[in-house]
Amino acid sequence: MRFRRACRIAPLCSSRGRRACRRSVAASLKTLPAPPSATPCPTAPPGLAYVTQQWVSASLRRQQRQAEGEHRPAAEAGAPAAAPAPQPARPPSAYEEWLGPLWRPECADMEFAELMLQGDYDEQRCQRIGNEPVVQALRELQKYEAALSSQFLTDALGKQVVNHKSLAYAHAAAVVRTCAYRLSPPLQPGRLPYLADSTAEEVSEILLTGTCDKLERFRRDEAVRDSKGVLRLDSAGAATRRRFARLVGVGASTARKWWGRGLSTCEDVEAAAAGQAASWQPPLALTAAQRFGLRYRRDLLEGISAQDLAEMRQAVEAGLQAATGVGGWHVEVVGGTRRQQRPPPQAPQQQRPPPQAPQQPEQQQGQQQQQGQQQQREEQRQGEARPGPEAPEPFAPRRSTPPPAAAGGGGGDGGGGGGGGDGRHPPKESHRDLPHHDADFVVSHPTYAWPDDLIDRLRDELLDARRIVPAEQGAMCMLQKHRAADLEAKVVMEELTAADLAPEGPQGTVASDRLDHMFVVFRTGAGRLRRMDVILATPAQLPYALIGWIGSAQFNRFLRRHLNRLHMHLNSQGLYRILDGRVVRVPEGAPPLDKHGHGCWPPGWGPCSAASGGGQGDEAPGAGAGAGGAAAAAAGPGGGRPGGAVGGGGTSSGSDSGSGSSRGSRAVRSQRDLFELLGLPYREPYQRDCP
DNA sequence: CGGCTTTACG
DNA sequence: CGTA
DNA sequence: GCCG
Repeated sequence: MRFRRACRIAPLCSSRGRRACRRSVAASLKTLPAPPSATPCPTAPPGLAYVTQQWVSASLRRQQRQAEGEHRPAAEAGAPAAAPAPQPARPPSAYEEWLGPLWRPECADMEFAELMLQGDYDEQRCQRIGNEPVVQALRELQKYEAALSSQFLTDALGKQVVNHKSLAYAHAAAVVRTCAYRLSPPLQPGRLPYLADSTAEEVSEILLTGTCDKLERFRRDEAVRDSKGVLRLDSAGAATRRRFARLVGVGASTARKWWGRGLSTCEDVEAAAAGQAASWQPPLALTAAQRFGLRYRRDLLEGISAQDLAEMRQAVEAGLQAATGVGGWHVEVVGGTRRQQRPPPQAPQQQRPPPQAPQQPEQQQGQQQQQGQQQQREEQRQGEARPGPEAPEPFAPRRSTPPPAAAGGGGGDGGGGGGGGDGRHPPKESHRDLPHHDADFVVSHPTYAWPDDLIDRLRDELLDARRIVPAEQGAMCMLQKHRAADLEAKVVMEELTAADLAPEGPQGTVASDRLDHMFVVFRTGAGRLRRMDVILATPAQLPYALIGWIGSAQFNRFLRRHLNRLHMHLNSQGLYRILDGRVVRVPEGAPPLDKHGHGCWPPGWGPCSAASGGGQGDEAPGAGAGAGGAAAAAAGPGGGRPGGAVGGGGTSSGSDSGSGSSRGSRAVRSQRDLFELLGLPYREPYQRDCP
């Protein structure tokens, strides 16, 4: 029972006997005799001991509980047992090498989501290290899985669950992208996070041959087997179905339907829709969006150029000004397009010492300057990790069967494809790094409080100016008004059921803040069609909107998952937690929670000195909570007007388990602020490119 | 064995 | 069901 | 599929 927790603490893994400890660890251990001399951990419940995975493996292998002393985290395989140190430091994590210079001691007892947030997902960095081909292969696998099953699967019980296969590849791809050293085959299971037996095996195959069996089968539209060797029904046609699903208006479900009708190219679909297909079959029914996506596929799947981007931005700005009569709008590029933007090549870095970032001495910023160093370091590590001279050439030139250039909407993966061979644009770079197919903007105004219907007015302006396609033509033209009404109910419910916090009923009211959103098709001056997103965010929401919309999606997953585990809730509008049974905004109404569930102000965020010690005596982050704080006594939550939210204030009883429940002294005004508040290392947008 | 980010709109 |  |  408790051993499960002990295992978690020691992520060391030996591949030997690893299979044995899957799944059955706890059950098996329950039957083992009681601990003869478990080493107690001061902070752990009695009977809890730290052991390595090897201990677990050994215990299982021999069906007998081994002495913990020989499997202390510090002790390696052959090392003599030695006297168990009274207070073992955290076990040296196997993942230290993986994170390389980004590793810090605190990483030793992080859970995976938080650990992943330490990474640097810069594609170019990965390219330099030499692992990017593996990332691309894993990402292709992920896409096939997503095309086969969409984002959700239906549980045996009929419940909707996320597509875990696709998710597993996304995790693997992210792990490899941020890996600090060049991988070389074979990859041992457990060497990297999220790479256990099954996926590690596939990665090894990719390292050896440049591809793997499952990938090749996907590319050939063949059915594949799962990790247990069972042939997966409905796994055929992955490549074709993925090409279909790239079309706007076509998801996994429609793609499967088309594949099931024997269609394999966009031309086939068009013919079937026109009734020219198998004579006696009824014409294929298409939605308006699908007809539109099909007709303009060459435009819509094409990457946007810098000129497109500038044009769209200018149009949005002009539209805002026309709609409000006010200038000074901030229009910020977000989305994948933003993640692809890199800082200027020449680093004018040196003049600005990072304001608050004490750690993260390297990496972090200043590419150019440090690139040399870093590369050296990387090469060094490569050397360390390289198995030996007999190592096979990592990425053999053996190129797989090229996917049939069938569908007009672009062929195979990563590379070529593009707009379906109309050749209007030269095939860009031969490699990936293709521009994204849409442009996203987050729009805000530092002082002007805009009317509720601004998004409608903006749409009308753009329509009048003929810059966007009206919905009548089948183009998507969607307005969205986010309402946080459900948030409170959801979060409170979670908290009440999960933990048995059962105070008074829900009372606080999360301000029904809006984050209006426009999803449209833009027409460029040259007459090309481009997908465009415009999101309105109040100043108080801005940092959250930027983080959420810059993404990547997988980065957001890690971030939100991590915060969920801390019983906090992050979305594109704010960060929330429960305090006294109410949902409160986090910096404004209560401190963030640490991993023990205690409210805890990071240095400089707490209430201005005064009460000094503040609420959270216990694990207060040591020194000077009050220290820098002073700065902005700041009335209320920043310039943000509507953002305020939440009942606030008083907060009464210290019932929150002794957390410092006062309001903080700082507001989150920038993305950097939020990272800092959460104790996470700041990452530039291009470093958040988790696949 | 349960969970896996977010969640409203067309 | 599809979109973000 | 992998983690807790």
